[in-house]
Amino acid sequence: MNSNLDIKKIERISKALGDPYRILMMEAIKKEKGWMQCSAITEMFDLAQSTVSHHLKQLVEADLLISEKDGRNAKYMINKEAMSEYVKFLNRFEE
Amino acid sequence: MNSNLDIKKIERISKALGDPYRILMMEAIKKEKGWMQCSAITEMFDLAQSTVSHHLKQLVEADLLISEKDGRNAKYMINKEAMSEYVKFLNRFEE
DNA sequence: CAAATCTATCGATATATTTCGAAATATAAA
DNA sequence: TTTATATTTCGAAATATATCGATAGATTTG
Repeated sequence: MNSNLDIKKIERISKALGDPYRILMMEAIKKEKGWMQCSAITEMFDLAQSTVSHHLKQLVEADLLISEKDGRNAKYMINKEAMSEYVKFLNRFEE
Repeated sequence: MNSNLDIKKIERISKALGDPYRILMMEAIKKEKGWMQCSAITEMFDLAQSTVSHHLKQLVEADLLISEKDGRNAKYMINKEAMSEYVKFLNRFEE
């Protein structure tokens, strides 16, 4: 029932959530109830801007965040559907 | 509603699930609907016994597995409660 | 007790990840 | 067009993780 692709995807999402900064980023974006500006996220952390960019990229590549560009600015939003898929996968362990 | 898992624990669980072998181990143990023998898990994979032991340790330390020793054998079971707490944490992102 | 079996730990090595600063890109403003 | 601003990409260094073989510890069996 589970293809190798499924596992790969689960692995990616799990890895993306396996860093404290990325968890905090997800929580901050969630609080916005919509788009959050890249600059606002960057200001939250005592990290180099390039490091924040790297973390956001991981989250986008895991499909946990949706990104959009608006001029020279970037904004991010939670991908609730991907999160839901991940939760659905995990729910099977609770049965 | 707030999850009572702190960031560190979420990170640990996520990291533990961030490896394909560990995901497969969780699935195999889940299928047993109870305890699964360490030796059976080891036989499933083309990995050194020490490597399997390492992976299982990660899962136990993340609280995703409960382990018990029975003589010289070890057995593992899914910790549904920990899984449920993790899912509860993730559910907040779907609201 | 000695040998066999099962699992965990150790030490080494290869690979992956995190982090930074610098440079490159892209866009907006002057 | 030149300059300023926002973000991404690159290269390097530090740290963490995955993997193995060897070995240790614990327990069962002969």
